[in-house]
Amino acid sequence: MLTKPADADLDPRVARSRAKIRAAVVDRLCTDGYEAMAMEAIAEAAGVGKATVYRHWSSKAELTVDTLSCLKDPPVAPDTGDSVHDLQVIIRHMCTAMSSQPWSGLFPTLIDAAMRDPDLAAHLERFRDGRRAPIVAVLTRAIDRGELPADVDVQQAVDQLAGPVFYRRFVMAAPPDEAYAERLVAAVWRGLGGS
Amino acid sequence: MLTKPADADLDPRVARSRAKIRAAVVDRLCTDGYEAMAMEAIAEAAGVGKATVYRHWSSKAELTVDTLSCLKDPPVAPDTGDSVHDLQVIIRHMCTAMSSQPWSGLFPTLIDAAMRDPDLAAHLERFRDGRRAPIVAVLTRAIDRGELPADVDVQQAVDQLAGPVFYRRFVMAAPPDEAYAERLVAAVWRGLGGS
DNA sequence: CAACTTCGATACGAGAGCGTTTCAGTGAAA
DNA sequence: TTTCACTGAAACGCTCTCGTATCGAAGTTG
Repeated sequence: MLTKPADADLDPRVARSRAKIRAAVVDRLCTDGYEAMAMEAIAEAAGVGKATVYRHWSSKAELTVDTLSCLKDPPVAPDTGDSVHDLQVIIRHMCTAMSSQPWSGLFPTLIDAAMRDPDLAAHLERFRDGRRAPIVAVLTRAIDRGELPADVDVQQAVDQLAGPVFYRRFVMAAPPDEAYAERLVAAVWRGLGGS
Repeated sequence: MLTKPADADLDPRVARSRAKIRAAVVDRLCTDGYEAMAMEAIAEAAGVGKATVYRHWSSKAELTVDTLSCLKDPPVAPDTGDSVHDLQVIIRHMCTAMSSQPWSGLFPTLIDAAMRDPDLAAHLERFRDGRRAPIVAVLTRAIDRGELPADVDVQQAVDQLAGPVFYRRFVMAAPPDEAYAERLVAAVWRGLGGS
């Protein structure tokens, strides 16, 4: 269910409507894309009157941002003592998420829409940094332990791990699988000078 | 100028109109995105009547695909004998191209639109493979020379080189510069077991 | 139960883009 | 110079979406 903590205090009819509408937004966003997504289509997909949508959100942009803020399922940041293994867990999870709904359908249209909507861009930025954080944590830990050279550029290293996954999914239009993740992590680790 | 070889045989008024319209398509595509791009806006940006646009192309999709097919400036495939240097030339060029018009503005909306238009997807696929080819060539040559292990997955290696560039530009919304390209190539080369 | 809020449905006028048609003017070609 | 294909501009009817307003029905709260 796509709810916010604050929803619990509301009239259950309101909470129910909002949840249904948010789910419909994800659905239409994946299918139609942000630009082509119509408020009427959202209402219909939610089984809701159009007026009910406007009762709770004033615009498509606001509704979209609010909906996305309900999607952040926080990624785990494993610390098993084996840095390569930790990275593989994260990147394997990223491969799976990027290959399936909703992110598979959401990302291209959101990145495109963010080019023209600073609000959306800011939200996407926060989301993206949240997803990068566990990778940054593992890499930083590895440097502290001396498993990676101290002069490794952590941000670029994250790009090297996440970039190919995105590229394979959205430019190559092929889902990166777990084997892909494992070879990628191994190659990047070696490239960074990992021991 | 955005022309096709076949344009030369036509009435110069036709060739001129088509070139102006194609240029306008690139302009509006970058600014408005594919979905929001209106035929009326294309005509206006081209300084052309809307009827003239429909005289030469029957739909937005057809016009877009035709326009893109005029943009393929083929990348050079250097062979200086130094594989790392060859890769750096290619990736540096890719960084520059991705950070500036028209590709910077074009890519997000085209990738998104390709999710919903198989024609566009097929065209983008051809374009993308053309861009990957020089990298594949350099890597294959390096394997033949014994500079890279024979079991390197060339396609995945290309992902490792191109992926971070795309990711940095379109997900991080930051232009990858030449220093970025150089560090990237060095790290990937080492990761692949290059000598 | 009674008072109140939210609900889905429907209709509305306004505005935008569609793809087509018409028409007078201009530039190319013979 | 004459012919004619192509042009930009404008107006067309149509469809879609917008955001608002209104309705009786249904659900919530006290």
